[in-house]
Amino acid sequence: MLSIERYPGLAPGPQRLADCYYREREAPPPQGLFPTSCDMAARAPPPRSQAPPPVPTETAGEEQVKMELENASLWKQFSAVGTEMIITKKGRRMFPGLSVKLSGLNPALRYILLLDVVPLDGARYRFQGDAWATVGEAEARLPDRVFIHPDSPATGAHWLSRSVAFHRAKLTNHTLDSQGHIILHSLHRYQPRLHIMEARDMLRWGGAQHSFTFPETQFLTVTAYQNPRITELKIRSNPFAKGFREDGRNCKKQRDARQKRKMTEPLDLDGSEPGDPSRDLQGLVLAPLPQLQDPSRDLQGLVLAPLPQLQDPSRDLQGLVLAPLPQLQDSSCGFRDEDPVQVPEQHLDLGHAFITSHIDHMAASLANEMQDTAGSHVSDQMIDRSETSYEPEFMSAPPPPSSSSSYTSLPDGPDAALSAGGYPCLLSSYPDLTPPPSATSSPLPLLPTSPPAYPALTPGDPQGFSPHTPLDAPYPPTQDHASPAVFSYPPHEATPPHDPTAPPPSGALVDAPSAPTAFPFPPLSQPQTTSYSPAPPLNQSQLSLASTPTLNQTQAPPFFPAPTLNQSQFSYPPLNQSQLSSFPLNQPQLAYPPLNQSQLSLAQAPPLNQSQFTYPSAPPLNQSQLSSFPLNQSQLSSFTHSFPSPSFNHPSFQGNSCFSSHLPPPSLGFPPSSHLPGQGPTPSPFFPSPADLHPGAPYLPDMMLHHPGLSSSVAPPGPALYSSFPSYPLRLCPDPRSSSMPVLPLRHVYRQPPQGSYRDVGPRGAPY
DNA sequence: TCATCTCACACGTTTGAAAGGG
DNA sequence: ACCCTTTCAAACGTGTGAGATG
Repeated sequence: MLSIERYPGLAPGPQRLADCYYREREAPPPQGLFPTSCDMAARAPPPRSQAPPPVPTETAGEEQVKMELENASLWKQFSAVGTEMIITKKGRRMFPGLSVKLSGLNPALRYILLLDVVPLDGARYRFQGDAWATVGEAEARLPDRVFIHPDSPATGAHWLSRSVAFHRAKLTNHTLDSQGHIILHSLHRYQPRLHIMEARDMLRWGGAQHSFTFPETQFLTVTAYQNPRITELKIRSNPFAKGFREDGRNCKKQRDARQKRKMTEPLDLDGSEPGDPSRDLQGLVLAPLPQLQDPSRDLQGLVLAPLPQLQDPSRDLQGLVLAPLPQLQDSSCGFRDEDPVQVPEQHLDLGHAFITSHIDHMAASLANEMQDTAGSHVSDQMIDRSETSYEPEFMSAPPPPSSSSSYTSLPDGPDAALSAGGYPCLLSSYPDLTPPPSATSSPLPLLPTSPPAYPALTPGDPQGFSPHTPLDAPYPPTQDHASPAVFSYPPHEATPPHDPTAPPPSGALVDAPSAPTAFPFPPLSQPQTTSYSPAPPLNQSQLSLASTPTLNQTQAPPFFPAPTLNQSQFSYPPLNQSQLSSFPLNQPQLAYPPLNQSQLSLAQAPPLNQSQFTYPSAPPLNQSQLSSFPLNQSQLSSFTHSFPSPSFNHPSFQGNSCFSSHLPPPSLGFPPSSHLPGQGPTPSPFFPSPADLHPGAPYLPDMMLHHPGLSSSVAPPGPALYSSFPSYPLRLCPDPRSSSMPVLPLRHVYRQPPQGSYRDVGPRGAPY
């Protein structure tokens, strides 16, 4: 099982730079130190007082990307009562699920669809009497995780051609969840958000971004339903709960009867003797109506016969079941009953996010790319081939520049320039921390340091990749780069706290840091002169580099994902030799820093449990090794236990979620095994000196390191820089449904089922 | 004692492989 | 040998309720 862990976050691409720097906005007022997400949420106005977000504004010439909540009526029914979502340790799906219809996408461009869930306020709730009431402050925010729709990345045509359901997303209250589920606190209120991001593939994100929030999808998390009306609604609406309906065998009557029988007839284990009245009733109902898929629906007055063939019964059922249900007007215990409000352009900050799905895609893409020294060429071709069966019109030719895309329709100027060159691609975006000419005007090149073999895409670079770049286009030629000046521009995080669901300023696009996920940030224990959002997320190039093992050093800058595959984070079985041998990655490139060969060998690596996770063999770094890391400040944020020196200019508070980050393995500090030819050590004023490091400090899972209450037993030596709130790195986890090495070619990943919707391929597909 | 959480359970749904037929 | 349909077992999703936990 391939497990890829990235630090400290994921940068979707240069559009985030644009978000931060290219949009006019007022200078942020001075502000306290690094508000946490919870702080942000706590400062947010109560939901009931929230004004409906204004109609999203559109950049001139940009076709409006729209998202429509398909099962909005069902959501409203739940919302009227007060939606509760069960969260369990193993993860529980949301019901109702988020099912949306998109419009306004450029059919030729690729997009990734994401779901995240953000706290609505800073309160904890309790169900008292017949209503929910706040009973204190919310608990510390948990790691932000993002669920990527399994179809991602797919062309706009794909997304436009069908409704998009996020029913596979799961919620959990397990803070150390290793399955990649979205971690939430029980008895807290949350708001799901959907994000559309242009992406060349799973490893190259960039371009425009659109975020949507539907107020009716707010929910309260519970471990057991509190409001019986919600239970009733769920049972009535969810096909999986059919058994609990009045005509089901698992309804209370039947259960009681079964229990009685068990008491009197202990041998009747299943309680389904031939005389079982419930069974007979079911038979009577079903036999003459074979076309009915859900007899209970009939009882509710639905007429199924004239309905068209359902392609997704579960989803359609959600809609079908709405009609006969009485509208629940009593919202006394509900949250609120607002008109659905869409809040586009609320930017997702993927810093510290946990990509929860679809690693099989990434792996497939990775596997493809591994066979191609040119980087993404083959992978793109394979993706293209995988799609030719259903979208030949987009495969035969490069996607033409589209006037309908928000990406291309961006006006001239920094945004446009960024768009033109804005796709960080596999080989072209070696870290560049060149400061932007100004905080508000020009794009910030992603790449700093010495000239990479493949240049960073500079704004306006005609050869840079964009969504309009032909999918099989070669990578741009090498070009020189300005020497880096790390993070010399004003931090965007200095913007005031922003409510997650608050509307963007009228007439302005929402700044990325305004999203709550932009502030999963630990309060500082030391004075800081500037405030920043979470550690800069990993950008696409980092992801690509890390997972493109066959790139030779002249083509790819060194990037080595952290070997932090601890079991708390990854519960997947250790690889056996055959699995390893079948995986075409060479191990040093796969996941490990330049350890020696024995260290690099995954096959020889015993499965690590948490107590063993100390990396005793980690070699101390010498100065040259340290300086060779193209670290930016935020990348260093993961070194929380490695930088005990209070004088150390902690990077995470100077970074910016808009920045791409090119990360060494945090907490490891292992230098790359080699550098790019002609590329000397990369000076980084923020990289700690060896004296600042604690090479011998035990390596700990990041969550263990940063999560309050979790690190006490294994706390590394040295003072903690974070007093309470954790800095959560991005982790890319394997799709929990994948149990084998992800060597699937894309044609297996993108398999077209008869009815036209994709299925992600796992060892065994999850139900619908 | 109470609120909350965990787990096993039974039932229904979904899926993919196997079996069978054309 | 190939394709299609049907069958079946397994995995999964669901709410319930008893018991555990703090």
